[in-house]
Amino acid sequence: MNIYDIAKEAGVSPSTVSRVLNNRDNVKKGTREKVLQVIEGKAYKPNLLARSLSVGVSRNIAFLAPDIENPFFSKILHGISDCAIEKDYNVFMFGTDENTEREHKILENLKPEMMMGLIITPVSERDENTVEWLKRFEQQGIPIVLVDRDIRGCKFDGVFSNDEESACEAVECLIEEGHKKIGVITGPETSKPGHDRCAGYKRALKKHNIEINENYIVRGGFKEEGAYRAMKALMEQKEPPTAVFSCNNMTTLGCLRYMQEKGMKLTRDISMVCFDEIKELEYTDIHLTSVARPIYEMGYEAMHILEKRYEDKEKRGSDRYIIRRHIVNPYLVKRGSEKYLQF
Amino acid sequence: MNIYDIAKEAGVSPSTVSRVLNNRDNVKKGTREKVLQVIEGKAYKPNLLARSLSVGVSRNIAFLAPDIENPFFSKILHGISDCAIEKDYNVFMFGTDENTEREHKILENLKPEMMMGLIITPVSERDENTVEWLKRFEQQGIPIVLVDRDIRGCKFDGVFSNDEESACEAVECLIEEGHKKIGVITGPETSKPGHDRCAGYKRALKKHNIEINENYIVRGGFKEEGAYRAMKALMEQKEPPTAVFSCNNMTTLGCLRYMQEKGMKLTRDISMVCFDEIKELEYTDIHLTSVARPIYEMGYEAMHILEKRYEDKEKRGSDRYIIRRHIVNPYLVKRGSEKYLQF
DNA sequence: ATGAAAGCGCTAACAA
DNA sequence: TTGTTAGCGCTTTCAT
Repeated sequence: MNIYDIAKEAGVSPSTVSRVLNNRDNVKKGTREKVLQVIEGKAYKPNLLARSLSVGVSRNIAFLAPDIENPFFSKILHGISDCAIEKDYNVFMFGTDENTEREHKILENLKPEMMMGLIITPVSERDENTVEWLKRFEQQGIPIVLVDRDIRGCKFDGVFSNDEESACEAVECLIEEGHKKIGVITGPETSKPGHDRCAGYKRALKKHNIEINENYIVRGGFKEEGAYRAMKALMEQKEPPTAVFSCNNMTTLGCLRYMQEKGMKLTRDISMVCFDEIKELEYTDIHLTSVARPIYEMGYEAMHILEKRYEDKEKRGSDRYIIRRHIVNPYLVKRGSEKYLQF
Repeated sequence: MNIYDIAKEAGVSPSTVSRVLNNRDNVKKGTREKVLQVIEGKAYKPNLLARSLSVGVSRNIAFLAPDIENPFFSKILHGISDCAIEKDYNVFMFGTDENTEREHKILENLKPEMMMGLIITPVSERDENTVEWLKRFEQQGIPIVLVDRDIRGCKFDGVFSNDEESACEAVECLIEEGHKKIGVITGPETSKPGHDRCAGYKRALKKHNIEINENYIVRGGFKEEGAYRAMKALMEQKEPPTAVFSCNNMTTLGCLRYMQEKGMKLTRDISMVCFDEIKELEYTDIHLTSVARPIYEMGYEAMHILEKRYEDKEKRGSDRYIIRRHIVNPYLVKRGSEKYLQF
């Protein structure tokens, strides 16, 4: 069943049906009603594929995240999805596995005609290839919204958080407890949050005149396994740190694994603060002081920005537009893991 | 750039380009090579929208899950996504929030022309409306694959696990420790796993001649909040159970929350076994004996079945086909929470 | 082996 | 306000 069938049944032309379907105002009330009645009666649904082909734009968006299984991205996706449903968009989901190669491959295989927009947490803040692709999409009229990870030297729309600031605050919380030897398990140096959180760590030390010890800065790569090794490297030094700042939820798990293996207890053998919360720990003996963020809302907002960009295009001339970059402020939730009984 | 541009450039007709693009064998070798060369040179990509409209089938699939943030479904999605990428499909993600209304609304808004298949974990095992929709999709040539939750009285393809059996095993593990008063936090009675896991619980009791106490069976609804209330109801009885079987990862969290609030300790104040693991607890003091499943693989397999169904359609007559229902066997991972020090 | 032409279902510019 | 018509880019008979 198509627009012609409806037209015939309603005794009008296909274009009139199309007009009704698209809520154009140049349709006589009576005509519109009759058409709507026929549509109703036959439970007709317009073919989106045909519509998209005709107007050159679809109602799908894609979300590319580095780790499908990371609860952080599940929450982002949830936010995106909820907003998308309200606005009648469908969401494609892709996982890049923290791997630029894979990210490129996905970007390359993405069909522009199938997407009206792209929400992405890029693996790296400076991967040329990825930037190329994103720019190409934007030129083709497919807006980009970054989430969580910004890209160096670009002015894409996005939703980010004030990572350096809050990382600094988290580390200061350790310093206030008397810690001087503070280690950090960093994310990939190539990701903006990875970089910023480490910068926040350094800033906190500097601010309190604590010398920066390069041996206390170990790469965890936002992954559990990497963090486990990093933690090991950290703790097996001659003079191990008395406290650790873990840069995301995955690295935190790696730290905990190491601590469990070695029978280390929080506050007794080591102190810890983390970026991003791990909900499941709430009901255990592991009470981590963590930097919390409105994650779901960040996802929701990302989709919202996409929608706005789309509205822009319809209303004004397509050339001038506002760049929308939203920054949320994380907040520190203290739970005691910053304390150190040996002091 | 379209097929006509390529045709002109290569000095052939559009249909020939189409043939090359679709790997038809009735193209002379030289012609094919020339066309491919032009395609390469211009970095031409066929428009999937147009192709889908023309052949009447797309390369997108949709996954509908009850809870986007539940790690169980993130893993399923991961599996689906990985398999889909290999086969060059794109995956739409939808969350139904354990809510049949919302499930219907999503199903209703799904554009058949945009989907070549549907993978769904239905909210209920007997919601008429959902079944209607699924059957309608199937009739329209859009195959359905169920994941985790079967639907009563239907013969849809699917990937499930042997829940009753393994739930029984889990509860028996409690019985072997000497427990007689065993409570259960069930899922929604309307979901197959919810039902089966409870059935497994009952079977275990019967098998060991333990009388079933209806007061020990409380609805948790696969949700943390529900489970918290259920746990409360369970423990505030005159004669509370000495052990609890929690029916999924979310209900387990609810239980833990209650226990924490009341200062209850595993094995000291209560024993517990659970369905589905919670990875994050691994590094804490909460060592839960749990029913584990190859979750990622279940998702991967679901997508694989979809692909197979698609192959069926191409090869044989479209009328006869095999129903593919895969059942994985969960296994119990003992971690000590089944023990009870008061015995 | 190749090309011409119709069609997938919809939109939009133009005419009336 | 409404209808006619020509696409959107691809596939697919049907000829040749």
